[in-house]
Amino acid sequence: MQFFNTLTRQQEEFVPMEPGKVKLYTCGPTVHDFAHIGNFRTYVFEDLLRRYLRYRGYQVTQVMNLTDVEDKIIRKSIAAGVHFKEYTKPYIEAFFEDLKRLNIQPAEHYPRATEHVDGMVEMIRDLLQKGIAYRSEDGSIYYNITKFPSYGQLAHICVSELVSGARVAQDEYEKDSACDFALWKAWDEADGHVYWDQYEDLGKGRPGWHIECSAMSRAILGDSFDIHCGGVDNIFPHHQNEIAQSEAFSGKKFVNYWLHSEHLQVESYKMSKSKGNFITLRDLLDPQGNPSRRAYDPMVIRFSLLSASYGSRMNFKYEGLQQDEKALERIVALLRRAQEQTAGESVDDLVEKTRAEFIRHMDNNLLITEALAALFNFVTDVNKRMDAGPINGQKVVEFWNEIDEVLGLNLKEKLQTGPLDEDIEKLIEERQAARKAKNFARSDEIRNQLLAQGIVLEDTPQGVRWKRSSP
RNA sequence: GGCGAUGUGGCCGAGUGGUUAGGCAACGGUCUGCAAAACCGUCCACAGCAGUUCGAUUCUGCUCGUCGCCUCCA
Repeated sequence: MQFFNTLTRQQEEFVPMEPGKVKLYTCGPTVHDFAHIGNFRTYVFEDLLRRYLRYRGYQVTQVMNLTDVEDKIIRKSIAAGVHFKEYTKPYIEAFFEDLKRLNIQPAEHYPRATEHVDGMVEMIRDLLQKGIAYRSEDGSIYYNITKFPSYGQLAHICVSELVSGARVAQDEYEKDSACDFALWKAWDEADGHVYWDQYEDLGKGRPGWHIECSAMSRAILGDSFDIHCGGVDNIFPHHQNEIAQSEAFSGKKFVNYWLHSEHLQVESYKMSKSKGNFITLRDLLDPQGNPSRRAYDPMVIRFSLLSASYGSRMNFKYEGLQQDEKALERIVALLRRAQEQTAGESVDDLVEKTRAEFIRHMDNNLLITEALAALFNFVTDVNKRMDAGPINGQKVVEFWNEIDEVLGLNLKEKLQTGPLDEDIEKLIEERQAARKAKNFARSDEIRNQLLAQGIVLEDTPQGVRWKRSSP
């Protein structure tokens, strides 16, 4: 299995620190608002990674942090006149609801920044003691990046150039260098009720943003772990700062593989509130929430986010969502058809060939487009075989359930169409009778009537098949 | 403004100095009472402009678009 490692800018063979086990840290949300679909692109990518690692036999320990104290949260909670923990609560709940709707597997740990302040303080004290951190005039504590020789390596940034090119005036800061970053921010009036004052040596204040990930990953995964993920915007400075803090503290290599997902754009432009193209998952699930005025199946959204390779920018379009919906239906139609065939020609050869291709491509830095292509070729091949005669359809369903452990599209659920109302059953029977009597006017009338109720009828040589239409 | 990415047919994408990548969607055909599903077929791209070369999507230069980082951000 190979991954593209941001640290080396190369695709590398994945070797875990401990055979058969993977320690994975994924940067989670800052819970000041509803997460948008760009955020979920990253979380879906991380979920795919996690599921695929498990599929390949690894035992995965995943940590996803929740940033529940930072500048925006403080500002918004004070503006709303509520305690910041009260302010973040509904967004935390919404986040977990959204994860569930997208069928993202729960991580093993969801630490919150506010629960790990002790751990952050321990690291800050150590860095102060080593002379890597310093206290500024206003009482804040900063990390001196010149004490970390490889600073800038992750982003391939030359620090001296960066400082001179920065568009923020250096004299706005209390720190020695524009790139030094806060470990501990001294309290000021704008922080209102948000402060920690039990650490007398640090003074009344709150932790800087970057230190939380260093402290939380250390607390749960240890000083070193295998994979760290996040969006590309985190490469610099956030992840670079994590490396600087953690490695200066422990003296060990922090992370072996850095995997970053590229951003999602909406209709070719950056998503932003001012442009009015800012989309949350909730907007897509609610017909009134988006310009195409319809609700989308969350699994279609998942498939859409999943089907573009994580390393390139994704262009999100409503039209694409409709196309992906059709593509998914093609798979579901195959399964529905195969499910009806219990005995017949073997499909083992197709299953084995497809599985091998799926693994070969997913092993190649999660090359999902090729992996999906192999699966769609499987759909065609199985359909052809079914056209020729009965097959062992159970094997097809079993294989898709296996693959769905990785894709997480809940295809199994789509097959459980559920019992129909009695009067609908009667209408279907009546239609069958009408067709037999060649009363096609009545037959089409019934079909249209049911379609209006969301029931799609298909006449097949084996009899009538029905399914529910998409939302 | 500084630094850095990226641009392949409607969409996702592999890849190469010269031979149709592939998948999805769309459209057409077959089948069907009509549909649906399925199958078959069609769609010959490489941002633009120069240059190198017998030949460039692939190499070089310039231009344009989009994006990222430099301040919080998946």
